[in-house]
Amino acid sequence: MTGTPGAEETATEEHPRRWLKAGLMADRLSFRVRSVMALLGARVTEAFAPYGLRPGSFTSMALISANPGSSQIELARLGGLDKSSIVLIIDDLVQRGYAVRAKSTEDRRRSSLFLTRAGEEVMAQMYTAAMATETSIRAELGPDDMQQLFGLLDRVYAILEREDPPID
Amino acid sequence: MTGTPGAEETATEEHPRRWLKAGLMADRLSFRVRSVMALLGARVTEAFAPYGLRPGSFTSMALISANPGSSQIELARLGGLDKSSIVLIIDDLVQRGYAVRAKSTEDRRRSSLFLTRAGEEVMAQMYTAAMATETSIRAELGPDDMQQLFGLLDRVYAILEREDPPID
DNA sequence: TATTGTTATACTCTATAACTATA
DNA sequence: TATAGTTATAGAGTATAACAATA
Repeated sequence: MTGTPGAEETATEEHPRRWLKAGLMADRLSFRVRSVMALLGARVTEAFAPYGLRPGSFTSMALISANPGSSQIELARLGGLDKSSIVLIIDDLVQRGYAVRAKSTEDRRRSSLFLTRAGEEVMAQMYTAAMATETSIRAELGPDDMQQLFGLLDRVYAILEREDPPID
Repeated sequence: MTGTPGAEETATEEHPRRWLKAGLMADRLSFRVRSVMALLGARVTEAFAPYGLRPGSFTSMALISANPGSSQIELARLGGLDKSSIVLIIDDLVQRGYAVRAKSTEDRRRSSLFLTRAGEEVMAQMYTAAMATETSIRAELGPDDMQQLFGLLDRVYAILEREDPPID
């Protein structure tokens, strides 16, 4: 008995229909992705709670760390967010002392973003916490199937991105 | 040059860093799932706009259609939503004439939910529209890889659900 | 006492539009 | 004219808490 999106069991006496059939939804990729994201997202949010930061803030920190000096609009594009949404996230990170905005010397419209030492440290801790939420999945799928899943998701992402490029 | 989550290219002269490196994020399942969901969700929302309904409403309709007579709390559990959130969705569907609440005769606390004929028709049309947003993905991945992807996502979902069962 | 459904309320996330400053 | 960033505002989506009816 499971609520796995694709499952199509029938309710029984001892297990009164706790789980519904997914019906047509079972054929849709987006239903599965959404279902997984809902549970996974809840875990991540919970894991981040002690740090007072939300998943979106962590994503920004990790991207800045991997791309020091990047601009807010670059962050917005990769995250699929509007540039105005990034402003609030960076505002918060700056206020906490985790990031700094340095005016670019080449193009004075741009902010070059960097993490502070404190920001790098918190980011690393949050990364560990985030990875821990996926430990059991890695263990049960094993490295091969995990790689397979990553590869398939990357292909899907590449198709979507090619067909729906960022507008800005 | 691509923004695929796992990609780790370097900016070049002719392609000034439009895409950032994903850095640590590339190792996380939730980052990939979130990235795919962001693009896929935007497509679905757009496809549903002509019907005046949001993805959550369509999900409820499809689940009611597959499980006639189900209760609001059952819908909430499968969708990972709070029961109070479902109320608003069903209110809207009822107001549009797409669903009806019938008081259960066995347990008069429960509402037995059904789609109206109009609701079934709109749901079928929206299903077609939703599937169309995934056409190119199916075409490029092919049936085997698509099945592989579905199977892997189902396994992930089953693990998450087993470890984080619904509270209510 | 526990469960289903409801209401009121508030919060998070994100987008839109209008703006400043730079290019 | 176009782009990077900012601000103010509004909307969607969801949760929490308190409650009524029923089990």
